[in-house]
Amino acid sequence: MHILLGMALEHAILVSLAERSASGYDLTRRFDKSIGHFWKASHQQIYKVLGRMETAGLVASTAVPQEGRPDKKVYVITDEGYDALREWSREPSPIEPARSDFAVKVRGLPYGDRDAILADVARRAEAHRERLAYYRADAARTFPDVEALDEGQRAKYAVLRGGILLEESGLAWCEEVLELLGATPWSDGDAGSAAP
Amino acid sequence: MHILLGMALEHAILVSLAERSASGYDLTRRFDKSIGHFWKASHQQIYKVLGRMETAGLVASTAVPQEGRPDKKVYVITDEGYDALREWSREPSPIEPARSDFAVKVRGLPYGDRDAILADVARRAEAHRERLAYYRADAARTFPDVEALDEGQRAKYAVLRGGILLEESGLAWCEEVLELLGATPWSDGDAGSAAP
DNA sequence: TATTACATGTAACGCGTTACATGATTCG
DNA sequence: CGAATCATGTAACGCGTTACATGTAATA
Repeated sequence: MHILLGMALEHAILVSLAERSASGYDLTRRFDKSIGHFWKASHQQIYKVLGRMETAGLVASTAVPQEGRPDKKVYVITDEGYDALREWSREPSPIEPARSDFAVKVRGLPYGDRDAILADVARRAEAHRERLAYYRADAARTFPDVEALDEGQRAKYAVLRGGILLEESGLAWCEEVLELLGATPWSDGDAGSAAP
Repeated sequence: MHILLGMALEHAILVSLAERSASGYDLTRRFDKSIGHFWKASHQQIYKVLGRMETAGLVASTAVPQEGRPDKKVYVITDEGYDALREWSREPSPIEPARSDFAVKVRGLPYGDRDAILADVARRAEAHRERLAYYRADAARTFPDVEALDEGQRAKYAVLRGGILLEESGLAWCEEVLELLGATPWSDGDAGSAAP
């Protein structure tokens, strides 16, 4: 009946709506926060996909008038939506091919501006440190006692741990790149951007 | 003159051609191997982009007749191509937004087929182990003495290290997910797929 | 007075995937 | 005799980005 193709965003939306019904705007904010840590989506795209999903019967909407604020369309996941989620969960996820613009740039170091590239590496290291701090604080605040969590909470925690591990390895890589390729211009005097 | 937009694949091709001139077919094989570890591209796409790049003057081609085999078009990077590479290297790389279908699936565990998802995690762990073994062997074979490498070799080694760190963190994550969410059905008897 | 938060969209375009298309040679 | 390697493309389509479009209410 309903054919599920790649349609990556659809599943993220279905999971999010399964957790709690929401408007397109609400989803947009969620995709800037918790879910957005491992899946980005713009509001334009979300509205477009929500429309398509409603046509397909995976979600249903109700117009909700509000005072002093624009009306909102609240979306709910349907039984068909739940079915689609369950079916999707049974298919093995294709392993995402690596796509790192940044790795290309590091490899291209001999053909580029050495200092600029290394400064970029340092900048990225800083970004990794910031996100790490944010994730760790989030983990400590939201999941203080991991043993006491139910399955749903554990699933969320597991994803957060994935983010932490990813940032850690990203940071470790940046540091290794600087060690391997950097003449460490900041170790003896002039420090331009980061890394004390 | 030449406007550089996103055009991610172009840079990967320029770096590859800077290392050594090649035909579209050669590039396709490279994108299945070394470069392909951090940037995937199909031959269809490569031929298309090569055509566009030649029009833009970033690369130039020569038809090379061969015996017993089809003719090939060998592409060389031009001075303009080198300029474009250097300019690109000066722009800070945008930090790639995380996009993990798999993380969505883990988060959606409560709404999906628990056993199927956990089997999928185990399958991915195995895939990580395989790639890790491959990368490590490659590192040991190709870069036996890291101290002795020149800059170009070090850049390649740095990228390979990135792959290794990424696989390690991916594997560690899978193992954590299984610990957190798995009832470890293979720890006491029936072992279906992997993880002894 | 200006910007942020709330709220929902359309249009154009580009990158990447999948399917389709062709044809010679070599190896099992 | 069929499959893999060598070699180069075209066409259709989908997902995602960027720019454009509109309007109210609260806050600084």
